[in-house]
Amino acid sequence: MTTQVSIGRLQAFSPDLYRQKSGLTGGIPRTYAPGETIYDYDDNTPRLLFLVSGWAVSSKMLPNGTRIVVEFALRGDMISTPSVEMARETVQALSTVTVMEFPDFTSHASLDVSSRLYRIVLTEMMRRQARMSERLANIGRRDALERTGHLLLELATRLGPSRLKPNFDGFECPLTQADIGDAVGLSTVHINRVLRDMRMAGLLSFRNGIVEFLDRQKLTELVDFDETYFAPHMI
Amino acid sequence: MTTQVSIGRLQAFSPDLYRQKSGLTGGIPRTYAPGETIYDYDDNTPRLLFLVSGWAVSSKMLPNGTRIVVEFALRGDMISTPSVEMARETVQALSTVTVMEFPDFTSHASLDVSSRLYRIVLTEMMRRQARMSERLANIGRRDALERTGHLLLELATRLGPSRLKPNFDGFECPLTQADIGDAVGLSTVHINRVLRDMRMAGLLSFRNGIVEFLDRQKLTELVDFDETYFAPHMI
DNA sequence: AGAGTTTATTAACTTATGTTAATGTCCACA
DNA sequence: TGTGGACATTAACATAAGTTAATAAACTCT
Repeated sequence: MTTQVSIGRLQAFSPDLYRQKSGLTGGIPRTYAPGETIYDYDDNTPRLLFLVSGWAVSSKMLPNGTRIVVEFALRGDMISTPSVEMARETVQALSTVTVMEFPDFTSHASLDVSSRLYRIVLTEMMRRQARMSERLANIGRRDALERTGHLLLELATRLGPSRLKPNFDGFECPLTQADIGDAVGLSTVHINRVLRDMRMAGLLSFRNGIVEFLDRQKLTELVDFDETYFAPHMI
Repeated sequence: MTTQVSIGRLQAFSPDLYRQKSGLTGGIPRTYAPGETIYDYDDNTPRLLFLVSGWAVSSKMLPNGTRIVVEFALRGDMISTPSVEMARETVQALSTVTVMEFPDFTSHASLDVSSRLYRIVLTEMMRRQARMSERLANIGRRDALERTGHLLLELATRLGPSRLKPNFDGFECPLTQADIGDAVGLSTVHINRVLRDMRMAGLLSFRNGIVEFLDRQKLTELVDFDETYFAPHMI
């Protein structure tokens, strides 16, 4: 996509920088606290949110009492509330989240079709479909270790290079083991087992909110991870 | 969505009728034979295909040698080749398929196709995301009987009322048990077991390419199916 | 109509993951 | 500074689904 601009190496990120990078104006910055609901499907106000910083989760409860995580939204991702509403998902902040909010495109009666926003929206929707497609493959056709490793590699790739400390390969991760289980279709107990196995196999460690890749190369091969699906981006 | 027009009761369906219903002109009708590849992700020509009749499958092979079905495309569904390409999927005809082909929207520098096409594209992409979201829930958080029943109810709902014979609740289904397994993340052998169990429980029968609901109400309750996700549509 | 291919069916056996329940750790807040 | 709640960890046990392999049935092509 021609609109892609890597921000992997940015040292800071703000609404102003967002405006500059995206060329979009008119958005309103909003902040949500951890745990806060950003959008629920029974809310009917169409909006477009561009996530500037923090982690959000889009999930839904099933009638059988379980939960499925449809995706984790990271910096640069778009949250289209009409899409979320159609799929009956709920979007919640996992950490402190900042978004830029725009009025929804579909509600514009007369719309500048050549507008940059349209192009961006389509690109973001395609990216989301590609992520969902990979998630389907992950849940449907991989075992527990592969699913879990794949998810954590996906998140690392989408976040871009870490800035935690020099020579550190990993990232701060606000997910609980229950979140991970709901994202890959496994029980919390089994996620715990898999994380222990990975730690003991020297592949990765996830403790106290920090994911560290102990041998990223080996893990990548072991779980068939292809990072070209998930290059970080900002508009 | 305001653009939704039910075609559930249509007795026939043709490219001309498609033009009339959608208000779109300029599309080129194309036909594919069963088994033929409609679009492969290494093909780089951006197009929009609107499926007029027949069944198609969008799937991908994983490095571990398995296959995942991302979705079955039915009458009224859009196939956006840039989306398919980004997710590295392959689209194949399962029966004789007719599509209307349009040049891709994103490649138009200045677009005169009226914003109607744009609106349609966005709506179709949202619908696809909603279907994928449900599929994720299905694979991630339901057992084998629920997954299989859910998929077949989804297909029946999306196809709309049957025209096979009077008082027949079911549909012609060109899927193999392997296709179903690849769509819901189960082995072929287990799909076979589940179909037998459903038949013996008087829920549904799938034999010789015909799905018949023996007790659709009971099945719907048993698998928590909510048909409002999948209302049939044509543009 | 017959041969060959694909698809469906079933049984026997294996295994990955779920469930339950108990204990430990961490963190927020009174 | 302690207490409650959320989260993580582990073991023992239960079970749903995978695998293999053999047979049958259904199509396809000549």
